[in-house]
Amino acid sequence: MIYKEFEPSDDLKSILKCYWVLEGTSEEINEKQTIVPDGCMEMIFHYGDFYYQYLPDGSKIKQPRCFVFGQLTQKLEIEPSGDSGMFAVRFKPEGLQPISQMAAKEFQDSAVPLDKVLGPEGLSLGSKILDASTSEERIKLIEHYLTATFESSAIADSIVNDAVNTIISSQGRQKINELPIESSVSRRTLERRFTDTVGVNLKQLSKIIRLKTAVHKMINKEYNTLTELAYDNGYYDQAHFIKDFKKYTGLTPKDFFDSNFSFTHLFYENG
DNA sequence: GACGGTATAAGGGTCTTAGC
DNA sequence: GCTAAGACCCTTATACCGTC
Repeated sequence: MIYKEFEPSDDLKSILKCYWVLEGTSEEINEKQTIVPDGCMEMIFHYGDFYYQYLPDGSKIKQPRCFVFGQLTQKLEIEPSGDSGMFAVRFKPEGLQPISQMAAKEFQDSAVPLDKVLGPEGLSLGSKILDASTSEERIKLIEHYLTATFESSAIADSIVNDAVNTIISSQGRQKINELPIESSVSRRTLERRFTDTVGVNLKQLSKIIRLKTAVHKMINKEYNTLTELAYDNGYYDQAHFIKDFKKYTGLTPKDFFDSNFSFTHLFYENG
């Protein structure tokens, strides 16, 4: 199995975290995979065989070839139908909104076909990316599209941008009612703009970032006990940590490592 | 569209218990 | 001692709605 991340160009670093590629045969990746929320939205292109996505009722649906996955507020289970070949664009929490034709909160926890998010241009972009033969070629195509679209669209909301940065830099420990905001807008206005832009509310993103920080430390073995890990990440105690952990992953921290979270490990290993 | 008051659901804090 | 889970109560973040 190959997993590789690529840095975006300087022009796009304000909205993108990275590009990534995942390839593997059906022998290498053949089980249901669980993805936990990480606060980012992703634009996915399946140039390999398609993937199934499990719904909360246990049924499964075929994912589109090219789509945007909105903010996750719960675990996501997916399963390959054959050989995997995925190219993805990982956006910053507020990064997709300037180029999207939909409010981010509309595609929370769901895969929305690219043409619905980007308009008719999404169809041609998707087929070009699928037809490309190398990662470098795909990155070139997406950079060309994003640079042109980002230039012609509204600049990302700076007030929302500041709030996201504060939450991320505090590793999710920032109290929402103590969040510093510009005097030109009310707290309510910030809340509304934030949810429309990021796809989750202030508190949800804060909790996701806090959990992500804790999971990153777990995966990298930067803790001795779960109690210590809970305290280190701003949880009141270990009980509080476990409660949150189960909410987002469906498992207790101990069970987490015994189950098939290899995709999550890949995505979290580098923070 | 933005603001502000208010009700309430959800979250957080604290303590306890149980299993290994 | 560590981990996991549950109960209870208080706090707070958010949704709703009327107003400007």
